[in-house]
Amino acid sequence: MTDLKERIIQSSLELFEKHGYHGVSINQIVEHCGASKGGFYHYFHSKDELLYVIHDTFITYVLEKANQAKQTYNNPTEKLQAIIESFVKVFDLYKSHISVFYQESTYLKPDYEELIKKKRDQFKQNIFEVLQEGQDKGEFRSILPVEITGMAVLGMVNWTYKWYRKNGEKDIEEISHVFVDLILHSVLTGETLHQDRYNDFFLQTKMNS
Amino acid sequence: MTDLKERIIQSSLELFEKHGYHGVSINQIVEHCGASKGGFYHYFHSKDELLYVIHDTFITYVLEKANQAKQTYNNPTEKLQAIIESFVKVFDLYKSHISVFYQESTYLKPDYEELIKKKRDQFKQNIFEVLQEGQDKGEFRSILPVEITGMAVLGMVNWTYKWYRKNGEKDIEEISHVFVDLILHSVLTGETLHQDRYNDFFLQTKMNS
Amino acid sequence: MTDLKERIIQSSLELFEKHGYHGVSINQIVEHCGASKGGFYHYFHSKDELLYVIHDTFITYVLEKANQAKQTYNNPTEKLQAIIESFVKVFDLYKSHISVFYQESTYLKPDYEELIKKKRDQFKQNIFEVLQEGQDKGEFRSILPVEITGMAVLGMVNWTYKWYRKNGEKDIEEISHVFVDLILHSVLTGETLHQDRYNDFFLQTKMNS
Amino acid sequence: MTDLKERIIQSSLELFEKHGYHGVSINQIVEHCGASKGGFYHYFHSKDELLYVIHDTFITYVLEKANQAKQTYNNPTEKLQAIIESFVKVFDLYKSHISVFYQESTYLKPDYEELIKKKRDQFKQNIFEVLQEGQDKGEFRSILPVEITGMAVLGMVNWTYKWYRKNGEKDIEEISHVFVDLILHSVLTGETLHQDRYNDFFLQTKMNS
DNA sequence: AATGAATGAGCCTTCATTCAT
DNA sequence: TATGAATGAAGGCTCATTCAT
Repeated sequence: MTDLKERIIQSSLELFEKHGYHGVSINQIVEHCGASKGGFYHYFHSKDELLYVIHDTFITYVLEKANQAKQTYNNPTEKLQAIIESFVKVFDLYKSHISVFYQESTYLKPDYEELIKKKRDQFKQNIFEVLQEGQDKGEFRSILPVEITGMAVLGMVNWTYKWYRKNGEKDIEEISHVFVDLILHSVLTGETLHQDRYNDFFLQTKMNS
Repeated sequence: MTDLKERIIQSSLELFEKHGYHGVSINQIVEHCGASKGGFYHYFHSKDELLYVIHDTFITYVLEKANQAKQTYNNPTEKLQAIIESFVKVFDLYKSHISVFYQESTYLKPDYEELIKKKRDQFKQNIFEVLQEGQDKGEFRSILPVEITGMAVLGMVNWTYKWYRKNGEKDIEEISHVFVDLILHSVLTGETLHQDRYNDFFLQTKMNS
Repeated sequence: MTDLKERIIQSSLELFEKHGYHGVSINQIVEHCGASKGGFYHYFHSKDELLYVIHDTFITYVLEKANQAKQTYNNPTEKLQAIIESFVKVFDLYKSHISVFYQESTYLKPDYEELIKKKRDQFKQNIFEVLQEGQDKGEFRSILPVEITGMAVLGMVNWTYKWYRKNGEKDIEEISHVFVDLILHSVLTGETLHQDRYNDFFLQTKMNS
Repeated sequence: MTDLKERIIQSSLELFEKHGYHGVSINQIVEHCGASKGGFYHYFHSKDELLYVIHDTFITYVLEKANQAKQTYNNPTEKLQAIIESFVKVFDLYKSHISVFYQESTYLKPDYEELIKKKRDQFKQNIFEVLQEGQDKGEFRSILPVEITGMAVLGMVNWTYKWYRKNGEKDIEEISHVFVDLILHSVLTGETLHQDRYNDFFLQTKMNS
């Protein structure tokens, strides 16, 4: 149906990821997907709007996933683990969305930026809440400032877009498990950590599978 | 000495950070520092070169710092700690360079990109080597894949450019200590961790100072 | 009958008058009257044709009125008066046609322009003939060059489209009478003017009614 | 010096007059005067600004002339005559400005329109004042509504831009004298009119010279 | 009779870059 | 060393028009 709209988005994702938002012209996009300028502007009011749609598609999906992860588990450790895993796995589906999201948000027009910021803040808040809850319940080390720790976790995970290549050397499953391992070691208290499921055996098991 | 060249760089840094490389024209740069187009092209062959100079200034400085940190200490744990601390502290001096470095490297022309890539890889290699050395000497958990762990550390630290604000809520010292704490907890083996200097008392001491 | 065609014309008249022919797109026209692009092109071959239709509707009507006025009276003075009055009164019915006619004729395509020019020249000729007849019969001052005088009369009347507002301060009747008064004072010979019906009493009577 | 700016204006005047503002592209303008697009935008912020400059040049000049005419004479009749003559004569110098002024003002951007409207209203006010003064001093027929009469005079004169051709059949001097004759016959009282200088001999003298 | 997705030519504008001075 | 007028390629966008349905 609105086949063309989807094709435009796919083409622009590929091209934006490779050459950047400003490195790709509308002409190049429509040539890449065999359409015309007029076709583009039939579905988007502007190049800015296309950028927004890409941003929104991604952040909406991720936010949804995080909410699901949060609701599925009861204890903070498992919640944190689930959020991280779900997020890392998004890289296989949304790699190019993510690249655009983190690389080009500077160029979102003010109105669009605000809309995106709201959802991005909600996502951050999710992480913070889980960390706080973990500390409150004694699972996470209380000495850690929640916000810096949260941003550290986000940074570790987000940065993946800079180096992860699908079908590259590193499997997304492996990355996911290492990140979980690193983060749990970082934040869990000694006691929690020494339960079977969160010590080295966790990663070991995964790595061998 | 060439006062104007420096002024151009400073102005472009301010403007690039705020509006992005493509959001700033040569005109805006020279107006911002009270010069003329002719003046700009007297010192730079192109806008691309200016972008390169900014990249190079930064990566050269950081690489130098990392080398110093590596040479100052003998055991991997202290080396890692020193590298991280030195890098985080760069944010106070080179915040805008960093923003440009991570935001705009897509737009480096191929020749320039290669030059920058070399130095950036050297820096990454530094981290990997320290991690490897740590595992070899039994200080770091050997189960961790060096590269993923290295990229996780880099991600955590690099991401800071997205949210750190000078004179903002979070002090750069505090951030630095929390990052070190998180990373050491992630990678140190149980035994190494339980030495006095690397357990919670480390962060606790810092936080109280 | 073809209801849509009429609605398109009405909408385009409103919009052209306000924003000019080039300030209005086909899209805006069909949105304004709740139709579609396809609907538009079902009734018009092109936007140019729509412009022509508007021109032609107006000039045909006015020409008809002028011919009627000419045939109704015998003496030139009354003919001139009737033509002017009938023309001025058209403003209430055809205000927007007139605006388009005088504002946008530049943009008529050559073929259409020629068709319109013919009728417009006929209308001009009507005025010239009456003026000439008036001079021949001794009612109008012979010293006046017919063409310049005719264009002066036309200018005075046509210009009204620039400032007349329906339901505005000035009543169309009043305007009409003042114009007739001015023109008759301009062209009538002293003797003709001093007949009761063409001196100040004429306007005075009208103004009091 | 700013030779190019003047050339651009001249070219655009010629082209706008012939094809209308929307019928001429920046490309055509710069080709016509042997310049480049960049050159155009060095002197004008936009095509809109060029349109404004043309409007302003003209109305400023005409307003100045009208003020001079007003100050040179004492009695309203002579003032009116002088204003009309000065205005009509402008057609030889500013024919194309005038065409643009009356044809394209619809397309002035709001801010520019306001600036132009102010001066245009001042000019209109000049005419109204002279007419009022003429009535007050008993030279002009008091029964005439000042505004309608003023607009009639303006219309007669302005309309000239639609048909006057330099070096055409009609000499600008002749037009000017006929207009003055028509208007004075329209507005002067019987007594004033029958002074030697304002009766038919006026025009007759002129026509023979 | 009417729809609206799709086209593509053409428009205004921006901007890095050059060069005579 | 520094200026700024001038260039021209390229970009985003508009819009009249077509056509399968």
